[in-house]
Amino acid sequence: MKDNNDMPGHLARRFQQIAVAVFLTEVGEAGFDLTPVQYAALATIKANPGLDQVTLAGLIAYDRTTITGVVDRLVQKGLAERRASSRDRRARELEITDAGRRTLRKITPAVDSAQQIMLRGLSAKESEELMRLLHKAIAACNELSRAPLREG
Amino acid sequence: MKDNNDMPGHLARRFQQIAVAVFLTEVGEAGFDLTPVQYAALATIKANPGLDQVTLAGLIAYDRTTITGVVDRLVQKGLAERRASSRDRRARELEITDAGRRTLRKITPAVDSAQQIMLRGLSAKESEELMRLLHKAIAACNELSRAPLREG
DNA sequence: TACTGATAGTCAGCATACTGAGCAATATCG
DNA sequence: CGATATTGCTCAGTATGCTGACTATCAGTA
Repeated sequence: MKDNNDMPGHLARRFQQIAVAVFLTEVGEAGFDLTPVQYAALATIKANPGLDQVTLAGLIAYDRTTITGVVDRLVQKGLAERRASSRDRRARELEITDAGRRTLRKITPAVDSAQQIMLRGLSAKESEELMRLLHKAIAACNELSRAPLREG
Repeated sequence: MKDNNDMPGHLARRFQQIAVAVFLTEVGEAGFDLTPVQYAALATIKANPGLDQVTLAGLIAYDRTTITGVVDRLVQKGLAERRASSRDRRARELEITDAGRRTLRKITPAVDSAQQIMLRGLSAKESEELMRLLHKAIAACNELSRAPLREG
């Protein structure tokens, strides 16, 4: 029988599990309390001031029901603001706060370090190839999850 | 600024997200109600009759606090049994049931199909290379998560 | 303008994953 | 043998992710 550990789905789960653990360790040791998901959301809000939650979700491939809680926690930590949109009363405009900007700036070394650690078993060439293959596989399946990537 | 979508951690999350969605779709369309996590646990119980929960968790790199709920659901669905161990009264011996064996046998085509779909963007060579690189990266970080792989 | 459909957001419920704590039982060592 | 450490398991709490349902609002059209 085929071993679980030879199935791409199982490897995907395990790599993600390690990626999260490494991220939390590095960021935690740097003195910050931010999850990978919260980090990606905050960085995307900073890069797209005033965007609404659905757009934010699309840019990082989160489900719209997940983004609510993530933004809740960013707001609660004082890193982002959620305002009613003037043009569309259904939508919420998101903005990063000064504290959020400060956090992003200071947290960068820990985030970079985490990305390196999770690839420490691979050479530079292999790392690049892994990223390329993941990108390609993901692109071909983008529409198969409820939360596909929606680029600007 | 570096795009989130160029960070290995983000790609890991997205690939896992797609892998789960594809698995659930294929298995669901085949008429089964089993998650990827439950499938891996059930297959491992079948391959290692009478194993305890900690060993099971180690074989598939699950956290010990997660395995409790997973086994709960397998037992509740009638696919596995949880018995007190005679040798160690702390431990629970796990066994697959006949229904579990039947389910595993019938679900295999859907599981295989899911593994193929999530790699549909890659050639056979590329798929193999992706698996190799994931394996290598994971092996080098095995101890960095709370739930490392513990082989027999 | 009234109807219809689509969209933004939220909520309840379920299934992973983790932290940290705790209980019961076993193993080990002085 | 008895104190101590370790181990197997569970639980409470928190954070993703998802399904499906719901409200409020907007857009397009008859």
